[in-house]
Amino acid sequence: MHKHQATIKEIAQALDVSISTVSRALQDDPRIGIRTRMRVKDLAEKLHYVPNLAAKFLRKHKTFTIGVLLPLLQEEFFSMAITGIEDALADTGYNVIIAQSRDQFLREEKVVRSFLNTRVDGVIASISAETIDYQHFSTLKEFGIPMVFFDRVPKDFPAHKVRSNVEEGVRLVMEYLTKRGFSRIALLNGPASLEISQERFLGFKDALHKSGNAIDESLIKFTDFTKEDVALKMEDLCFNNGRRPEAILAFNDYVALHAMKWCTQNGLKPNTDIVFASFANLPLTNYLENPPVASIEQFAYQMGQHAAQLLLEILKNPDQETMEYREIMLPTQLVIHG
Amino acid sequence: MHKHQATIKEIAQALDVSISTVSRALQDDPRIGIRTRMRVKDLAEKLHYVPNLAAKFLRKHKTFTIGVLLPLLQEEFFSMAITGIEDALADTGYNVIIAQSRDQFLREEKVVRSFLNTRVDGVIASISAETIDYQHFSTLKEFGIPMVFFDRVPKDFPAHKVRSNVEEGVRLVMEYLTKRGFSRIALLNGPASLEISQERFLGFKDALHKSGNAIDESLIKFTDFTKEDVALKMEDLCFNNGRRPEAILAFNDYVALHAMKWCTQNGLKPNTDIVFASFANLPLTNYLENPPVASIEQFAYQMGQHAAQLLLEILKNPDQETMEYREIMLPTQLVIHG
DNA sequence: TTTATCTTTGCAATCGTTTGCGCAAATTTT
DNA sequence: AAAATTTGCGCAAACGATTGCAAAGATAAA
Repeated sequence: MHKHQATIKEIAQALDVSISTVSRALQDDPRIGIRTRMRVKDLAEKLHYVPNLAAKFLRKHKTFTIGVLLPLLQEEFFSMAITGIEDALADTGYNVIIAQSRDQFLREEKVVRSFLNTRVDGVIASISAETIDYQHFSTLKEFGIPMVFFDRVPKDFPAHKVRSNVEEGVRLVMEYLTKRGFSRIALLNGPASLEISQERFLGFKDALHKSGNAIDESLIKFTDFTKEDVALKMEDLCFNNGRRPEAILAFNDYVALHAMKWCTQNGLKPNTDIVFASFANLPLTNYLENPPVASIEQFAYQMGQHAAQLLLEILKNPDQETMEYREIMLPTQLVIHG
Repeated sequence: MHKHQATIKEIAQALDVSISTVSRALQDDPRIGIRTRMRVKDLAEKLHYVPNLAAKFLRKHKTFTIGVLLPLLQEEFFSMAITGIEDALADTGYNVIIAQSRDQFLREEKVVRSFLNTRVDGVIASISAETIDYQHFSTLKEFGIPMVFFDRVPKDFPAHKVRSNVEEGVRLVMEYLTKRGFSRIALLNGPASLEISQERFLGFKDALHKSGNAIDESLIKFTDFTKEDVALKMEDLCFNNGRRPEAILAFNDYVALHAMKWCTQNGLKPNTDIVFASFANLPLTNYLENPPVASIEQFAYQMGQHAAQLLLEILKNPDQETMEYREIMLPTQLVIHG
């Protein structure tokens, strides 16, 4: 037979004190004598008393809950970021609710609505590949729910943002590739709607420019991350476009792996016929025998951590109004494999 | 300047009707005239009114929230299971909160406490590698919170469980390996505390028995999933134990990959010197050039889905008391690579 | 016109917790 | 011994929503 979860009221009755006394005792209010306080705490312990968050919220207007919106949990980059978020939030009393958009705008909107429904205290988000309209985020903003975006941050939408220094990463990897003697380098990018795609794009052109190479637009392809689209763009790059590229810089490991698989299936040997480099979001490349030769490490865990810390700071600050939007830029690092 | 989120009360005042009328109108209560109902609904829409879940809970004693406890989000097996859970729960009005134990018992306990705190309506869980004590789950049970375990289910703890037919999987893969002519086959298992390790263990011995092979206990190793421990056990298997095994059946892809990496580092060619097979929890093996030759597919998505559906059923059933613990066994499938 | 029946709405209690204010008893000060 | 202070605790309202019960107004039947 079920016990039901104990309430403050029951403790009060059992101990023949008032409800308020119990509440205060549990909060270590000095106005409650040490004896009563102990009695209350002991009984609470014995009954497995756990305060009812909902009731607390009703009074305090705080749910102690933070909503985390991600494109895809499956991507190790994001699940690592979650771990960073959890760690930053540990022992702060905040709970986390995680939801994925699966890179679909409609799902993203639904998630935001459910965050509103739950009255989350704040939101940490990385937007979907489809998102170009930010109305749903504006709604959150209007209701005064602080948001921090990380990695996939919205374009031209003022907000707190945590990003990695993509342009620096592109510069490093391009230097490396150039030094190895490659000049015909292609960019296999993500969707044009994402700011992080734009950054790769700009960084790429900039690097070519600086190294004195001409920019060949036909060597720049945007993809929607899917295997099919990547295959299509690879075909363009390798078969429909004169001499095939010597090296390819991919948006991330998944895109790189798709492309490498395509190579294998089309008689090209990855990293021999075409050298691959990519932005790392997949520690599992460690297990690959033939991983991309160079990775730009993005420190997912740290990104999550920073995003959460920033959000905490905002939540602590009562007059958020006056606070300017912060942008945190994390350094990247070039990793050479093998 | 922030609007704050509208309440039923404000709508009532603005329309000069009572709070209860608004509440009823929003619930399409036929007792409220169509005209008032419309007026209420229109205004609610305009104000982006979203009912306050916490307040609703306080009355209804339902949070419409389901807690999902997983060992490690990073493992694709589990993130896929989550997707299955989400899909099964879509449009049921239930929200999901996800938490990971990171295979640590203490974290698992904390998660359960936070579930209690949130008053989740139900729990879907896959236990940590360390868990051998189920006290925290007993507490949930006592409070009448229904639980469904999946994949990593507790041993000797009566509860609803969703599992894959591991023994059948072992049988299939062992048949395959035997047919290929291997007789010296090792089992590189997970922690002995997990029931799914035991099942692999039993299935393994059973298969050997049936094929008329002797059982060599020195070819059976339990690991704690870590790279270090796997390396240790590999050393035992390959160097400290007479003739090294011809084939190894690994607990899952991660263990297999660790072991294969160890092979490479120790002068053994995986799948040539030692053939690997494993339980799949990692679709990314598709990208490996040299994946385990055989995988037992476990259908993570379906497991999540079934677990969620079962939980929904239990939640719908008001007299859970009378319900017997259900055990759902999902079929596996042998996949041969290359 | 009076009574009965419906339709439409409001009152007030309730869920579990927090908190401002007030009051009695115990203790110290004069 | 009276006054002043401190200590310890309770009352009651509030948070946002739901719901049983009652009541007012409108309509129909007698």
